[in-house]
Amino acid sequence: MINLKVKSLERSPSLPEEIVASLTGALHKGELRPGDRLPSETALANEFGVARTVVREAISQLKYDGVVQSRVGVGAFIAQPQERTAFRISPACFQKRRELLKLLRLRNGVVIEVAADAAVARSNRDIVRMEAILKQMREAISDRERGAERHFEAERQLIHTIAKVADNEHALNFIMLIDGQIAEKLRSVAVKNTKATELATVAIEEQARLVEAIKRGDPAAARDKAREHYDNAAQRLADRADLADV
Amino acid sequence: MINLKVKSLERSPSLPEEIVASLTGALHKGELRPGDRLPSETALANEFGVARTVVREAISQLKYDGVVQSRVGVGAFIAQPQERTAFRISPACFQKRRELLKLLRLRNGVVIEVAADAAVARSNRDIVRMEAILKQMREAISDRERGAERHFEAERQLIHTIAKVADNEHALNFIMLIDGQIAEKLRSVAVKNTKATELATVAIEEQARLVEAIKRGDPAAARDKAREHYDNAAQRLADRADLADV
DNA sequence: ACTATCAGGTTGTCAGACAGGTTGCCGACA
DNA sequence: TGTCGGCAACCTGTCTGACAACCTGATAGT
Repeated sequence: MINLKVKSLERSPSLPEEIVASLTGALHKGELRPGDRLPSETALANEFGVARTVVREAISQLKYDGVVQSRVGVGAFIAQPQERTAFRISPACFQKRRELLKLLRLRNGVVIEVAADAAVARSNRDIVRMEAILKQMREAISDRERGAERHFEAERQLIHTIAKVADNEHALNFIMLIDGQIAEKLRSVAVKNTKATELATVAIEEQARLVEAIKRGDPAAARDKAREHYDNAAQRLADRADLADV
Repeated sequence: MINLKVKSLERSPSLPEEIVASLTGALHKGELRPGDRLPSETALANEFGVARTVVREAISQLKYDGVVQSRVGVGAFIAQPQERTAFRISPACFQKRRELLKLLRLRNGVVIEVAADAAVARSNRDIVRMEAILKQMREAISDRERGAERHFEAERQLIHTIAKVADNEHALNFIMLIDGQIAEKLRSVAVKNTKATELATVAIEEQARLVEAIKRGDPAAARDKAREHYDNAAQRLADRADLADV
């Protein structure tokens, strides 16, 4: 009777997490608006039936994002939207096809910019590294077992390399955030794509053209090729049947 | 003796904030690496000379970002970079010219994408709204007193409108995050620009061309015009003398 | 009418406690 | 010697109560 944690993946949310979700939900539904004062910590503790320490942990998370600000002796208030200090995405967005496409549009905008920068800043060693990654992609095609996984990983490596070549750490962080969440979601659903290999071949050639443009040191071409590949890749991803239609 | 809170702006950081800063600093310097186990909460409390609740609030913030993960009975661990769930920027980045330019490149990549989307999704009412914002910009020029401020606000409005037209809430959030932080920094330094009005005139015409492209429903042109304006604006901002050179 | 004072509420921090969970050691047993 | 069971130590998550610093609004006194 080996249950090997099918259940443990859907980990039970902690108490502070639930309170954060409740508060952000109220904020999103408009029940809580910028400038409003939150109930006092003791009041919230009573309302949720938890200790004040739990409420404090929840509020401290919201403060960390600049969603609420608190003043000693007065209370905690919902901050103005422009006061936010972090960008974060609800995991639910990665399930809905429309939302996923919008997120990918964001990501691709960033990727395209750094691709152009990379075309300016690239060194010979960078080119060697990128071409090695392309080679890994090509090899992954013939791996019937873990080919998709290896290809996915190589794509990730290529973007990371491009961002590093462009010397833009923030872009790398941003791209990794979105890619990480997408990968998380893809892992949790069945990863089956009948036309995988032929799509992969197309994708690799697109990326090869991108690397070529970077190698030539042509920012405009790099932009074009990056747009071509990553917009296509976004569409291919969104076309997958395992995403909910909304 | 009216001191009107010159000091209170540089608010003293709270204890949990300091611990977060210390831990993220250690992470950034490589003293703490993904997979490492953090000292236990009591150990950290002793080390920092604070109560465990303070340490817990700090760690709860890091958990919220997916920077650390904790397991009952075991401890707290530094998560893998791809496990992050939030994008956040150190305020220091907005002071250094190089970093600021990189952040603006990010932002502009996103803006350019949504501008193209807006050119597809725009309605007549959207156009009216955008042209009204352009008009406000032109009027702001003759306001010698608060002209710069009004112009800045109108620019912000235009971007927000474009993002809303493109129906991309995430892009709006992302742009607002970066703009908000930049505005925060600009407010704290002297805002003086001798050539302000002539630069503003140029900027307004750039944006007018962008709105025109959106009005025509031409995504490619919208992209070009958006790139032209926002790249120029980034350069103009970075040219300001009140930024540290690094 | 104006001002000084004060009581009550609120956040920030501290100290201690306990439940539930995990790890690793250590001894019993085969 | 090798294996297994149990136990002690430790860790996180939560709860409780307390106190200092602070702000607000009412109250009382002038």
